[in-house]
Amino acid sequence: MEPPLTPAVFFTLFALAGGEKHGYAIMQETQELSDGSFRMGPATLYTTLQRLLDLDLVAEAAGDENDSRRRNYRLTKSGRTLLDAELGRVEALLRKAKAMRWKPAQVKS
Amino acid sequence: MEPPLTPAVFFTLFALAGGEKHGYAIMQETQELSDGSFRMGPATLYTTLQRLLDLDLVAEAAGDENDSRRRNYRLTKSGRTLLDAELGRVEALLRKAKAMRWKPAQVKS
DNA sequence: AACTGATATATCTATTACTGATATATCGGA
DNA sequence: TCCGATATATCAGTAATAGATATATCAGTT
Repeated sequence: MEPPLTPAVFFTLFALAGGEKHGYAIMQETQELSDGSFRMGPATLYTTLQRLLDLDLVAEAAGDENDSRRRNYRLTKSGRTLLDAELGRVEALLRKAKAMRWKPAQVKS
Repeated sequence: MEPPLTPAVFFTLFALAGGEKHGYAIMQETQELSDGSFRMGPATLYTTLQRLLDLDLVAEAAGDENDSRRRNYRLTKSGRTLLDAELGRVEALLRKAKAMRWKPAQVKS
């Protein structure tokens, strides 16, 4: 898989960049990270997650002792590398936007 | 249409932010803007363009006097607004990435 | 111990978005 | 006028996402 990533893939990886999480937490984190603008439902999340597992971009981690339902996931080395590449790509793009004198809209920090 | 935009939509709008262009030029510009990483074929471009026309995010501009094949397109006000929102979203996201101490990979400026 | 709402994972069907391939026509230069 | 690059267009197939629903578990009542 190569940049540019689709939103679902990007947010799944990005949510995991902050440390391992279970699926439901990824959904919530995604909403927060996007300031509520991107709501990923379970269908999209779990199919995306399965795809990322197949591609070895994400791996399953140890389960939660206090909650048997939870399955935890973490970024693999390849997953981290891909996310880094995507963030680098996006940063380069923003530089180009600014070079053409784009003024950012007001966005919550 | 709302952020986050898919790559095809984003690059089409972004390419037009620099001024009106015809379809083929959008394809080329997209490759340059992405440092070669994203190659949009004609099928994706023209169907995306049609969608953006239907949504009034892009409008057709005057044709090229020197080349009858060319159809020129420009951003509408809504298109510009949407692109601004997307760039703002991305900028906010990058700030969050940096806040979690992400180090950008080496990318051509 | 049954009840309740939130949490958590999973999957079905349908739709949307994208891709590769191919087709057709026009342009500019040798 | 021949040829390669430019330019638009669309078909058929695939991939990605969305909405809806299902099932089960948890934590806190009562």
